[in-house]
Amino acid sequence: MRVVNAYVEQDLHVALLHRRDDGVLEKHRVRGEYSFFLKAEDATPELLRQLRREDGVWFREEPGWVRAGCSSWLVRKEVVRRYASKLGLTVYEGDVSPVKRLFADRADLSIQRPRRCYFDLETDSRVPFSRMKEMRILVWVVGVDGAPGEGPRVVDAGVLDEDDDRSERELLRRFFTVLKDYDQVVSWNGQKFDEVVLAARTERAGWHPAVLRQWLWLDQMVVFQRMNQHSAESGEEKQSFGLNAIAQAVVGEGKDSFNAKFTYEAWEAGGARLDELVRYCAQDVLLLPKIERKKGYVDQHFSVCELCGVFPDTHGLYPSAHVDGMMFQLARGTGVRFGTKRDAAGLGEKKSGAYVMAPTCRGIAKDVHCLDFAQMYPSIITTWNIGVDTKADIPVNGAIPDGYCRAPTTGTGFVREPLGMFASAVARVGELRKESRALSDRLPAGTPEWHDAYAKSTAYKVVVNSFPGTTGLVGGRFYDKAVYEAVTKTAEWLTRKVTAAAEERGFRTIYIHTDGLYFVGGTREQFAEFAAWCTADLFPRLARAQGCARCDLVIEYEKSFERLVFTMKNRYVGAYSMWKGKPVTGERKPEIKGLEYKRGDAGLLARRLQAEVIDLLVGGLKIARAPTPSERVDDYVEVVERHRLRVFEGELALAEVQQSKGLNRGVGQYAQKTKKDGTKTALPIQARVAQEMAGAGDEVFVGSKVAWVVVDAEAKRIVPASQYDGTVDRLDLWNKRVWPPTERLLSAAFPEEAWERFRAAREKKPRASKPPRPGQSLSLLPPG
DNA sequence: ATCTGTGGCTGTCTGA
DNA sequence: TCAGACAGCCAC
Repeated sequence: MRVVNAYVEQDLHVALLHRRDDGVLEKHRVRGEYSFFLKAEDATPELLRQLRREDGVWFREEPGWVRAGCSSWLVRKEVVRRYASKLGLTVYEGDVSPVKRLFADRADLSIQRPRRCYFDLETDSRVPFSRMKEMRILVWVVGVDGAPGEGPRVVDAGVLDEDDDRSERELLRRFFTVLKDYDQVVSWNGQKFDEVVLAARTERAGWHPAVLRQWLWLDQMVVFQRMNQHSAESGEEKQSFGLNAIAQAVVGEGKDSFNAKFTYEAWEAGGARLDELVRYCAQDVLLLPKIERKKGYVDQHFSVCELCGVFPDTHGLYPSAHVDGMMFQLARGTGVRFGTKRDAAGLGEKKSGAYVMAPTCRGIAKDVHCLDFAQMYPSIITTWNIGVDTKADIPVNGAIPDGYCRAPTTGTGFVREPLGMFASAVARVGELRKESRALSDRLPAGTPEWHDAYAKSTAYKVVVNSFPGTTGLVGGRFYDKAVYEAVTKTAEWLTRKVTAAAEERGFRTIYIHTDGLYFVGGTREQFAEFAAWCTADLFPRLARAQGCARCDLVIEYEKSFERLVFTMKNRYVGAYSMWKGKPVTGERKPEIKGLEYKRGDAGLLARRLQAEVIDLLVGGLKIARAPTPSERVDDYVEVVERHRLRVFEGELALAEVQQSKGLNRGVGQYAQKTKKDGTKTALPIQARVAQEMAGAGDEVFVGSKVAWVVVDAEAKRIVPASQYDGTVDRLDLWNKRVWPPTERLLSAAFPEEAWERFRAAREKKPRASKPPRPGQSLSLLPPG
């Protein structure tokens, strides 16, 4: 049966929802179980007697296992904890929900594509966000995407009749009636807001909170964050995940400004103002399918869920859910059981991760060739048959015993053959990915079939990359430090082997990060041959010597740089001469990694100055005034001096002077120590500013960006951005924010030049030509 | 249900 | 003046 959603009902039954082709929703009720497993060999007669005495616990014996069921989540939690800690038993799968249990046990259940709608709420603006559960809902709008030929449309909207509970209940009743035609309900930031308010109001209106379980709630913002994380171009683009900013960037369309502070007044006023509020809400709703049409992230998310056997709601976005889903599917019917997610074991253990080699080149490097391992961690897992289930206790040094392979460096042994459960899962998803990628290559781009194949191949890549990380998740089902490090350390070992072979051929390694190696000193033909040789000759030899039964390691040569400047680890800018295996002709956007240009917290002026210098260095941004690329230091000096003049003498708009950072926790959650004088240490700036804003009635909450202006650095005068009146500490702005990022970049590109001369000094006497404005702490141009 | 990982740099604050 | 803790954001 294809299941569109499932949830536990109060009487320990699982409701399986199926959407028929004619649109009717069927509900099938099946007995569910909060279960756990004990190994049959651990189940002594005494233990079975004890199990029999437990309240609310029943059990039956299965081949190799004792399968216990509990009457509730709480009973199981207590029993599992007691059996694990007091009796020292290993309890298996003692955290699995009845829904997941059912999907793990039954091969006939699969994930059905949900009918999707989008929604947004407008709530009472008089209630502060910190008390969002008390906000009355004023307006809801539900929308859907139309057929390909037509656009998204509003399905229905509701407006609160009177400001009382009876009216709100009626408003919600109509909302639920409209939702009945849909399975998946998508919002923007709903996880943190709309869904929270809705749940609270639903309960207050007298429904059981469980009524909401019949829908799959998906926060499109979280989907966007996950999927878009690695593709944002510049710092500007990732300033905010607000719907307005994303809509602007993705569909080139903003939303009308409606001051969210006045929703209640608009509702109360009625008439045209209320209409405006509803229109505003509807506009927000319709932006969501528009964004989805451009990006296809929600569809991609469904492909992942379909593969992993999890439902496409916000929880289905978690990598641990994907890995769990895949593993349970593979283990079905095999008699293999996995551990129970735990709380404390392994907490605080340090694990070695990726290897990063500091760049060894100075100045502007030319003709840099980049070799990348394809799916490095997954290919290591399948080659070495890595997994908790295949880990074997063998000698760390010396000869590798027959039937085993061994991870170099850590010396952790694994069963040589057959492929274990974990490695099988990785191999299987990897193969599916290859198939769908080959399919998308064959199909005409842009067709629905192509889109589907493309979404699948991207989705499978996401899933396959989730596996290695979950072995390092403390408390996770697959946590094992030795397993995790077998992967990361083997990766480092492999990069060293490649480096050594490269140097034998006269190439020079200038940078390594995890699975990417950067070389100079050879031709394209030489590197193409080298990469092919590594894959066909070197890697199989290395793997064989470690006892591996197979070798899935592949290194690809698809990128080269005409020019490349490293400032340090993780930070560089370059211009491609080859990309994805094809020569780059004409202008191409530069590759920029880690530099402030890409950072949302760097400040506009810092990004602008750096952008112009980047353009001079490698071209492609089309902003420099001199021809690019340029190696004339004078061209760079002109840019620096022009920007400096503007910082010190220009009219500076708020956007240019404000600094911003995310508030990643509540103000009270930040570490505060007691100083020697008995007072508390200072909070981070963003928390102090947030505090001040809250005091002024301007609410800031976890996850939002906080912006401020440094008015006087020496006197530590910092004000929220909204209080900017044109006064800013220009010396601090230049010396601390704007100049240093570019100084680092220029020092890397032109190490012989004395770039520090552009740091400004604080002078004592005021400038004669232009007296400082009152309150301004500096007005001075630096010498030179 | 609300839990992929470590490595790395920069800035602020603190106390030596 | 400088090192270490903390926090944020980014590379992979």
